[in-house]
Amino acid sequence: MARRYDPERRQRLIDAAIRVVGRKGIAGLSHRSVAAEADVPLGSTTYHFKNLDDLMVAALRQANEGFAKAVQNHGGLEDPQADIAAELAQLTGEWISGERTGVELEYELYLAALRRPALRPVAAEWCVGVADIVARRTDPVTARALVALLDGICLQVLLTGGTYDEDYTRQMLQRIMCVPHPPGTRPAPETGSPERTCPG
Amino acid sequence: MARRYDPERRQRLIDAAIRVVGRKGIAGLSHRSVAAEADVPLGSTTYHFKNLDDLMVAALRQANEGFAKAVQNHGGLEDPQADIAAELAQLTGEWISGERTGVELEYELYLAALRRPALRPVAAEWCVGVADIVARRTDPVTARALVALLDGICLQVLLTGGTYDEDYTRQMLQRIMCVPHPPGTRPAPETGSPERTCPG
DNA sequence: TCTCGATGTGTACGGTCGTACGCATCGTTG
DNA sequence: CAACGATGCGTACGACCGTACACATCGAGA
Repeated sequence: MARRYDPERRQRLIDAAIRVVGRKGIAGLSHRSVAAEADVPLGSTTYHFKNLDDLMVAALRQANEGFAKAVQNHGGLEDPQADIAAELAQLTGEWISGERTGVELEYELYLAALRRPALRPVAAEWCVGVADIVARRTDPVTARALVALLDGICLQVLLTGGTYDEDYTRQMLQRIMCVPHPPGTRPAPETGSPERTCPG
Repeated sequence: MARRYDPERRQRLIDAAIRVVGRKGIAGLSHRSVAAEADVPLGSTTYHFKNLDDLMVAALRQANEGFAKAVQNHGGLEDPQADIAAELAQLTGEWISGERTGVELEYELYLAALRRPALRPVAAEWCVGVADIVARRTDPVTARALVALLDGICLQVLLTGGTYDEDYTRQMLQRIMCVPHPPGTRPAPETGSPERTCPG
């Protein structure tokens, strides 16, 4: 039977799943397609991942870790002197202008959580994870909005087939980081966010 | 054969498709499931819609029209005295707090465009359509950012299972509508957006 | 060494799917 | 009324899928 000793097969299956989703989309993900991509027999996939949701959770988690690592490596986000908006806009630009398949893959897995409850905790983790990182340089409320805006901009780029405009993104992010002063109102007082105004 | 004369069958199939997607998701959409939902024989669906993409395009277009109609009916967006941010936040709140299935359905069809090129023009139409409406009260650049932020906030709500906070949304929208004044810089001069500052 | 659980392999079953195709029926046009 | 295209209906085929299951093999501990 030529049994193969393969202690890292589980990891290879995850990698194969990511490649399959990147090439054919989630709709093309199946035990068989992953098995073929990883060059393992069908039964092996059902052993390591009892159902497809398990496999997708693992893939999404790995994709998230990859992104988180990219954020860490970027570094500028930790520098208190850096312009957060510019850093975020640049980081997003590098990510979205890299291999398009990777971006589509992450978004597809991310958005699949809408219908697959098993994926939602992982997607939520990513949301709050990135927001937490950003919040260290602003405040939780602002951070959430920054992440939301970035999400929306990425979606617009992907859906309309347009190009990513780093300057535009930076400017819009900066707008969110400036707290307006409606007459007689304190900005977002319920969260204890520090009061800030636009620079200059 | 008890043939049924049914001149509005095509429309009924679209309605059935929308119900199916709302209940089982896009993954559950098939000629057969739609036929069963609409109570028509299988062959009828393949006649009116040669492939599933055609059917999804029709469904997404109809969903978009429904949303556009809701926007029109809201009215406040046309009132030059109204607070646009508040109007948008309220409108979104009504939409997202309504029947959850409807929201998930629209987003699922909307996001399916990532992988299905046939859907992308329709999704793009919706993007620029809403942005155009909003742009009549601000400027194109700001409008795009407002729509992106709303998209991102809706996604966060749907993915994390959280609740929609109308006040929070309004405040963040207002931030975007305020143009920051970095030292020695003019706000978004390349698009001819009117110069505005935060009120008060 | 023996045993047993973990891991790997091959195959088979029942189900759903997209699509094609032949035929039936209707409305319309000549 | 005859013909013809549009529309409706039923069925069948080949493909893919998830899952289950029996068996083979390995590693580690008793």
